[in-house]
Amino acid sequence: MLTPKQYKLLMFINKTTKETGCCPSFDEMKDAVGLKSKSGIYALIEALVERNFLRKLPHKARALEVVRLPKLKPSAVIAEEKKKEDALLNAMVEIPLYGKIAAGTPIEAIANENDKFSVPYEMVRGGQYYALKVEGDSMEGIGILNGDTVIIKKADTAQNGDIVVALVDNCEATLKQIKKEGPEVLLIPKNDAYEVRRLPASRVKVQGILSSLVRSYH
Amino acid sequence: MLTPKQYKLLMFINKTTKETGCCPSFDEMKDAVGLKSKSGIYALIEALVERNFLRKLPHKARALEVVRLPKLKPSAVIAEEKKKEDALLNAMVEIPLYGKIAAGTPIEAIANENDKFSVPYEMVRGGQYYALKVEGDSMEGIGILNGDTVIIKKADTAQNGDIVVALVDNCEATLKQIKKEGPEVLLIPKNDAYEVRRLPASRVKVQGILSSLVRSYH
DNA sequence: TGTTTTTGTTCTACTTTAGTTCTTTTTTGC
DNA sequence: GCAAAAAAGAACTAAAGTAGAACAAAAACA
Repeated sequence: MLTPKQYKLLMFINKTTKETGCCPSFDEMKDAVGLKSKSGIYALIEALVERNFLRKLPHKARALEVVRLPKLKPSAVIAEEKKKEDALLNAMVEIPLYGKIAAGTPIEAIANENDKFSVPYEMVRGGQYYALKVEGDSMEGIGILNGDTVIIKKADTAQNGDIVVALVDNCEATLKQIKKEGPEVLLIPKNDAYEVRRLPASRVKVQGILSSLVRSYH
Repeated sequence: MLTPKQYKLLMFINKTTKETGCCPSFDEMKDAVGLKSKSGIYALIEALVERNFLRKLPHKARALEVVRLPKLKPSAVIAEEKKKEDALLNAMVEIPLYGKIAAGTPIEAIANENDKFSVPYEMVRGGQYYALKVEGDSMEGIGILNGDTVIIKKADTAQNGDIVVALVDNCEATLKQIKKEGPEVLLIPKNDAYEVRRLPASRVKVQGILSSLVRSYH
């Protein structure tokens, strides 16, 4: 029915007249549609008038009227929109930023619905994730520094050697390497200034596994 | 349909007649719209009458009647749409992933247009950025590990103490802390197993400053 | 009523903005 | 690689906006 350019222009005219109350000029249109010359706009408008989508008041400037809108989008436009939406869906995901870890409280307790952290979708594919700001230097030895943001995949079990968010005695959340030893669990810091904690498995609950890390400088 | 001036005037007439109960005079209108002569108002009103937005009762003063207003989208709808657009803007940006650093070749040489790295837009606001995969452990001391991806802001100068991508002798790119000492430049690794390199400034070119770091586990 | 004041209309001259037409260049589809 | 379509660009014409003044017509007022 309409070419993609015609469709795009018609929608732009319709949108701006309805939003601003006045009709765009050819120059504004050429910028909106991505042309560098308004002669192209002239041709598009002639085509839209001929097909009875637009009416123009003769010998007037900024005097176009949308007669009707097409019921069908050109397939090229549909494809373009799909691509954009995919980019949005695939590209960026917001996950809750729960606050600072090692703050002495269970993670759920410090959840703040307003704090969000944006990460590439690839980072958080398949699973539920949340972010934490690292406080302290207990994991410095493996490059997890004070102030880093870690992205945690929700999980309640972990493999030996995983870096996990562990909740001790239902009150203290901490980021450590985990190791099971029979009925006991080792929470291993990665900094010689800290000591390994050995606890009965019943006192330790895994709340997630370290999945990635983001650090900003300056 | 309307020009901006026409729209502005129409809205003013509509507003004041509804508020005060009587139609503004041409002089009041010219002040409201920002003109210095009322002849312009006359022309605008003629245009609005012709387009059937206004009617004037002949041979009367202050006797204009608003026939209709341009149909606008409700502002709530506009706000909604704007929000969606913002989401797109805040989304992900692709920056070139130039390859591995410390690979012994200038960064430009290893650029591969196909390799891209997606980061949240906030990470790369204001400036040109690229990504590099870190190879080696020379910066382990400050938590930059083998396999990490660093996001570099393009720059050709740096402050003392910045972590920079430095090109030595136009052939070897490396990520190090930089320090200027008179005519010489120190490239400082953050690992005791490596030695500080002291080079004449002429042999070292800064290619970017470390901006952020992303690490994936597993 | 006539007079004064306010308001609207018309005209000229000019600047800026907008629309049209045409030629040349670039893209696109076969 | 060629022909057709689309786009860019320049040059031109037309409309919109601006200003000032002179004047005519309503409204207000004694």
